[in-house]
Amino acid sequence: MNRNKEIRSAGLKVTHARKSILKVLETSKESHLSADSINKILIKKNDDVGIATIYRVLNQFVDAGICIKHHFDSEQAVFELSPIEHHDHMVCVKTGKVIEFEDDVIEKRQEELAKKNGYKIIDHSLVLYVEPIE
Amino acid sequence: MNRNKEIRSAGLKVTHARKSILKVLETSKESHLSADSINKILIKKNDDVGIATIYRVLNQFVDAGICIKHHFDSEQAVFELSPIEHHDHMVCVKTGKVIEFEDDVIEKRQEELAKKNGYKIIDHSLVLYVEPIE
DNA sequence: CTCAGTGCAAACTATTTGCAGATTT
DNA sequence: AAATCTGCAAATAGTTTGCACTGAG
Repeated sequence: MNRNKEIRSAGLKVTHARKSILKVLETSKESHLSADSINKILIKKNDDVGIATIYRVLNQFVDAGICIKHHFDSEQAVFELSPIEHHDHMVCVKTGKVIEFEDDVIEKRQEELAKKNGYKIIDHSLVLYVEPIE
Repeated sequence: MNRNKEIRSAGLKVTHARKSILKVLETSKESHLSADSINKILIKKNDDVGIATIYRVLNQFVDAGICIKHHFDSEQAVFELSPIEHHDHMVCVKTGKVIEFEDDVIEKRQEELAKKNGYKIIDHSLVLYVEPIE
């Protein structure tokens, strides 16, 4: 119920749809879900929420900082709960599995490269598209 | 005319549309263009090519290895001519400017991280979203 | 009770596809 | 001439929006 506070403190009402969507994000084995897969999961639970509402709520969650939205070079966006610690992603092209990782060497290097060009980093996205060895 | 050979050796006919699109990719100051911006540029040149053809040709170019397609976390894809040397991207969120860069330290580190997880890298995408310092 | 939230259907944006006529080889 | 290619318009996928109704506070 802790996360419901997040909804409220974002100035949003704690509605059924928002609670359901948040719970799916919290409890699904997949940490990265598309609006469509959230919809399918809710239908399977007999807890149907309109797809329009799912999109609306996810965008509100992103605005509120509760969620992050990724594109992973595909046309379909996926959402994950905002991580406490920043991390990057490794996506297996065979299985679709998403592995999260974090590396200080890379992080630091990025900062240096941006600064060298006269910029500071607002955000970044590193995705490794991988497949199992042999 | 060198690039036209690329079209032919991909098994594609050297048509007006393909030459026009390739020339835009070669000569535009922006190295990363969306189908829509290519369309606009061609219209301005009075060399209108149907938007459907632009999409078809760009995808053929990607299949042929002539182009690379990126999403840069937006819904609109952008295309660039395949670089000889791999590079990553820095996108200025203020100006939209795209800067290409390459860094061996990061590249090597990525390989290590993938291997540590039992994967090998097929491809990767690193995008720094930046803004000018102060 | 009031205002924000919801579901539905229609609208939109980016992209793809069927088809008949035009081009390349 | 044969096969590929193109433009158009219609189709599709993902996402957003208008509106009348519902529900949270």
